[in-house]
Amino acid sequence: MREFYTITELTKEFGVSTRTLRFYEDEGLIQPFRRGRTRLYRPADRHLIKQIMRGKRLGFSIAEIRDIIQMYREPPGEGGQLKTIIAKIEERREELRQKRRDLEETLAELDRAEEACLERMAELGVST
Amino acid sequence: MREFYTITELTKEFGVSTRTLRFYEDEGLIQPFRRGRTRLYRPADRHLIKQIMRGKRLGFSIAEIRDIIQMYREPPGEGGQLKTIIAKIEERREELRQKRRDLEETLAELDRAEEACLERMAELGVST
DNA sequence: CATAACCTTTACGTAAAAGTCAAATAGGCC
DNA sequence: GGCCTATTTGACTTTTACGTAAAGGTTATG
Repeated sequence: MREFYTITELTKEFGVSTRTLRFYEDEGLIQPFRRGRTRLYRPADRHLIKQIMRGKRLGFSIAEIRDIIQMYREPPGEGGQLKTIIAKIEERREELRQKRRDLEETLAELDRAEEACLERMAELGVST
Repeated sequence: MREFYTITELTKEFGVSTRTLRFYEDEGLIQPFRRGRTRLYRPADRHLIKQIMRGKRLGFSIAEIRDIIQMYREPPGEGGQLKTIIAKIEERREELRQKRRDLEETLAELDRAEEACLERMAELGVST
């Protein structure tokens, strides 16, 4: 576990541009610390980027990802706020469950499409 | 099962604007037939829209959705093409599996975040 | 010292996916 | 026929998520 990473190291690891990482910083998703003007990313920042990438692959917008990330942060002190956060977590969970249903249905349709292709190939006497 | 639907019926059902459905038509995703100039959507078109919405929720672009939709269409006659399609299906499947992993990991993190909230609330003596 | 290989900010550009608005037309009903 | 509402096309605008270029600071190496 490295103590920190430079911006280009992370761009290579995650397959994104430096522009992208700086953009996420502007958007308040990550806050690498600085040595002079140069950004240095700690393991925690790296993990955040991993979460951002996951969110992106799942089709969440930057704003939504920001929201999700906020929920991972240390829970604040006030009881009412905690309940609000839990409610938000439940909302996200429901969204993710919807995505899971979408995913399973899409996989099922792909299976059917493949079936149809294989059958058609058998009809044509094409070797698999 | 209705024989067809008007554009506004479908916008209400799917929670999108008429602009969106016309946009999808321009993009070649759907081809409702016309009575005069008016669009009429058949059950097959409706099902296509359902697939488009699923794709959108999963974060696919219009171009990707178009690709996926093409794969559902009747398999063409030529053997080489069928193999190409099957290869594409396998690609999409792998993408979807990645999304599923992302999904499960995100759900797990939400669970942990909720745990932390609940613990913190217990500490504070807040009633659940 | 100069060259390379990094890093920085600032600013403008762009593609995708619609939103919005206008003006024209069509269909249904009294 | 007249009116109302739904629908059409077309054009312009907006938002998101970056890309790209300009102009320059920093550090290591020969």
